Amino acid sequence: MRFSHQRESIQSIVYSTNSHPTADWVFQKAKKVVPNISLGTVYRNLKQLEDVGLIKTIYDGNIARYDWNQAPHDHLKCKECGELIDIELIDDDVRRKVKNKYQFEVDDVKMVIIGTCHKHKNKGK
Amino acid sequence: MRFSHQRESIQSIVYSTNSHPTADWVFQKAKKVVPNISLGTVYRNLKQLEDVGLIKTIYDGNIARYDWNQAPHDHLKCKECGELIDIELIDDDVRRKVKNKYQFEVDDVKMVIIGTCHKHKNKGK
DNA sequence: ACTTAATTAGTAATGATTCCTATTATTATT
DNA sequence: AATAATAATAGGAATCATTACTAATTAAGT
Ligand SMILES: [Mn+2]
Ligand SMILES: [Mn+2]
Ligand SMILES: [Zn+2]
Ligand SMILES: [Zn+2]
Repeated sequence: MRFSHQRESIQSIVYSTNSHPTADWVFQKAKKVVPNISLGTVYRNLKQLEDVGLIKTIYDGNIARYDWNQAPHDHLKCKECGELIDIELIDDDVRRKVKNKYQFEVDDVKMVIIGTCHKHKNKGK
Repeated sequence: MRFSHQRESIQSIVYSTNSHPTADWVFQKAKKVVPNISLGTVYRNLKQLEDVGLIKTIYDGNIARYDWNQAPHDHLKCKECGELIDIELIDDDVRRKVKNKYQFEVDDVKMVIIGTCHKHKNKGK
């Protein structure tokens, strides 16, 4: 894989935010640096970056989001504002439990907490 | 919501399998009962059935799958054959932990275990 | 039977993502 | 620095899942 300005930009854009951006969000940002970059290039590079292990893909409903954070962690999906927020709570327990209870080969445990984030205090009730 | 043969069929098809079928799979089956049912009807009814709480939608990557099983449970996604298999391990712990640690309103915890199902014993190594 | 509105089939439209291809840019080699 | 080999790109077409639209049909209450 050889150097490209496009890929550099795309990577640094993903690394610049904690918002788990979509391909299109990255595309909009990237255009400010590489004006006539194409959406296909963004997708292709995001995939490459994932293949090399520089970013991770998170499927949020039916849309792909990208995460620079390689550390094993989970996410809170706020049903008020839709944001996807990092949380670390890692049950290494879970891994063990499944392994013991079902003899499955466990590679990863993906957890999404559906709830309401701190921005919406005193709403319901 | 009034009666329709289409909806009846669609519901019974979803209820007939543990495979977490896609809309298209349901569509293929449904055609055998209602030959000129349309895919749109399948989608519309799946959504209605979900609204009424008769089925649940699971997003598997970027494709929707449907589950008759209302009981809180999690899934194993087999990376060999792609199947989505029910598992019950429900950490009610998790719910408590998040609540205590972050003061989030937690509505649901969705967990997907990525791994290899029993059909692929003695594969790797 | 008559009326009303929900539901449908069929098809067009959408949105996200992937694929295709002629051109361009990077990198290694002279 | 020029040359060659080929990875990467822009732009657009194509695909896939899903939703929207609409005239015709149908369930259900009177
Ligand atoms: Mn994250
Ligand atoms: Mn299930
Ligand atoms: Zn929020
Ligand atoms: Zn399997």
